[in-house]
Amino acid sequence: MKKKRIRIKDIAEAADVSRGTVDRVIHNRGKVAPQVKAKVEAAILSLGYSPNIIARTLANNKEYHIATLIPLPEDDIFWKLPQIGIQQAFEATRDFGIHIDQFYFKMDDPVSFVNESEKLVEARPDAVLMATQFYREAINFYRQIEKIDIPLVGINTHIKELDKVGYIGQNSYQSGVLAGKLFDISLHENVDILILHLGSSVSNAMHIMDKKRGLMDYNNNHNNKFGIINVEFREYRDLDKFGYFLSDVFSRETNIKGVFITNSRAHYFINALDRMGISNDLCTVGFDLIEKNCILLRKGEIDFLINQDPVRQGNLGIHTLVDQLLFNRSDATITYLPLDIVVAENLDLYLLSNTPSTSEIKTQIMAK
Amino acid sequence: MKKKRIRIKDIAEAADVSRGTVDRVIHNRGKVAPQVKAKVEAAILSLGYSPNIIARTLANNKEYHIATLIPLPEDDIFWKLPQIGIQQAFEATRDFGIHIDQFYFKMDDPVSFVNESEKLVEARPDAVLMATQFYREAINFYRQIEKIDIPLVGINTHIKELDKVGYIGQNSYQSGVLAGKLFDISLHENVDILILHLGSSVSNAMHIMDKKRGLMDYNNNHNNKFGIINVEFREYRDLDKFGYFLSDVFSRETNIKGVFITNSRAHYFINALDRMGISNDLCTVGFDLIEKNCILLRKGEIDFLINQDPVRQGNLGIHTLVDQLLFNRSDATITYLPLDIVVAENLDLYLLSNTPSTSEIKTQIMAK
DNA sequence: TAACCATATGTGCTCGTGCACATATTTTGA
DNA sequence: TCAAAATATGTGCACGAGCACATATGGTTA
Repeated sequence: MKKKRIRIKDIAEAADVSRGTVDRVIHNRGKVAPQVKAKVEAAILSLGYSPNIIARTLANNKEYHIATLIPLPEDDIFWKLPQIGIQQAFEATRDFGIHIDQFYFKMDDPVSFVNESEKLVEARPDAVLMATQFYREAINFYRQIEKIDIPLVGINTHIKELDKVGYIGQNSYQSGVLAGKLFDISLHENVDILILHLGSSVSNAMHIMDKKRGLMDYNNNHNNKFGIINVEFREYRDLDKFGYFLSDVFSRETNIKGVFITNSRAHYFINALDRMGISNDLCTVGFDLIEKNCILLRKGEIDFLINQDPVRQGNLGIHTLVDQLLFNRSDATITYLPLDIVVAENLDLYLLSNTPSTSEIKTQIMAK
Repeated sequence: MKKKRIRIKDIAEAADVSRGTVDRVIHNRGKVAPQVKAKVEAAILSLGYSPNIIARTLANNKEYHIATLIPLPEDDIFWKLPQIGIQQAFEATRDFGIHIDQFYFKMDDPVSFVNESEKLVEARPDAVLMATQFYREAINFYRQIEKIDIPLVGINTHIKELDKVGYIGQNSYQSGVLAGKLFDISLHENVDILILHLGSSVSNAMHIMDKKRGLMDYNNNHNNKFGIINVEFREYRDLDKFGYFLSDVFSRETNIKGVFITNSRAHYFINALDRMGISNDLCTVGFDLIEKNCILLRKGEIDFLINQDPVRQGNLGIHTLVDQLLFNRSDATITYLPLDIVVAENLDLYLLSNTPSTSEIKTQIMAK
């Protein structure tokens, strides 16, 4: 009834050799006579051996250092979220000898990214988790990592050119398509939708462009139901300037009924509208469950937030690297997380579910 | 720079006692002089000791049996999904000595539930995961489990009376509210919404009633924008009968523009409509990403599916129990998973993300 | 003061693997 | 035919914690 877990020792006995020989076969260390090797392999197969990861980890007693390179959480609250996921993953993998060394750069400053990335390389980590919108700089950084031949996983922003890099995050194009669907549900025909890119380095940020393409493709595939107006604005933090800019846009374009803010800064838009006293009868679609957005979603000032689960991105990113370090599983390619449609009525459930079960965290390390 | 992980041996040296004494203090086994105990406790605190779960698990070398009691996956495809999550959790926790013994009952047959639950009790498991819609029978079963004093976690259906039982699943009431919101977005005022309960044992199933209440409350809080028509039908599998039933309903109620199917059987509804040649210009809201629903969502026959992530329910359920067995963490209370709004445009991403990273699975076991 | 008991403290083995080193067996060359 | 070299195989310890058992210490009593 109770079938015992097969150990190396069991294999050794079955194949009538010593533990050492079995060990050599398992790890392909050579120095085993061909017929003995065959015998051992047969025993492994017939008894159904799979290594006990607990014992293996204990015996290995290795320390691994994973370096992370993400924007300063102080610069933009959004980046606190992956940070939480990274922290969770750290707690979970601590017993497996995983250490996490964090490097932060200023999110609007490519030079700071380059500086920090150099510090990171000097620290000689065993793996790297990176999140950046700087396209060229990211590719340069990857070249360096490639030289020292350690695994790299990117989150949040998909740098398509780097095929061999793992990516965990959202499908930006598809999130644009989804935004199109949301406007389609909420608005009548023949109104205009404003696509609003807030922030610098927009043109160096591929994923922002992908979102735009997604929305426009959706519109094309639905008989160009909407007019699309595309606009960029850098100084969004200056509510006065931003407000004047907006009242200018809305006075010229009087048919705007939907607004698509392509990053997590929808709350700046709402605040600027508010300050100018422009009435908000718009359908607003933004991104990310940062606090200021959530408040406005509850109030009904924002209609939809598309969630890319940044907590999970950070968490999964670390776990993917741990997989590679501990189990040499090198299938780290592209993982798109779901695009959650968040409205006032399901918001709280998303916010609460960021605390995974202890055991859920811990087990993520081992399965073969 | 490199701070080594503190071991029992380190504490022992710091407090100038033996490993055994430290062990006794940690596990409160007594037989330690008070002043020595204080000294050891001080050392533990100042050095910041936390046990190495890897080593602990290996040394304990215990086997735990978790029994599951869920409806037969063959009876209703929906139940294949928690099954996947349970299986994933099993792979993940196998090395921690966790075994899973599964018991299945016929989902429409309370007697079969009782029979299987008796078999389960005879198997003397160390913990139980249960999913059932049978209210009375569930409470009875719980009484038995209470006697043998092992942890029990329920998934999918929240039996509110059993406070001490862990629950992981959806907030049914809130899912009704959310459905209200979806109709609100999609439909004009003054149309009717049909709430359709398909299947037997509806009145013995609390959570179905909660969904209805949620929708009706939403409507009340929004000036009773919609008319609500509430209907049950048992023989939904018989497409002819079901079709006639529907054409009767729709000929009497000609203002129905929205249909809310309160469980995972929306596809039966669409098929019955189709068979009767009733045109589908309805806004349809259903539950769960089972294959037949997904196909209809893609085709546009179903507008929204609310997802309660049953895979994750099964997965988390097992992990919660493992937490308790391995770490005596008894904070297993109520965990509501997010309510995902799924449309054709984000469906695939939900379907793909059911494969968690290996490491993510494995680590879920340990964090203290 | 020896004998005894109770309590306090220390030691050694175990879990399953990995790896270094020790030992056994076969092959090679003069 | 025997030693040296090359290869094959076996053994012992370590990883960190848990637990059983061995030993030490202090106190009580005859």
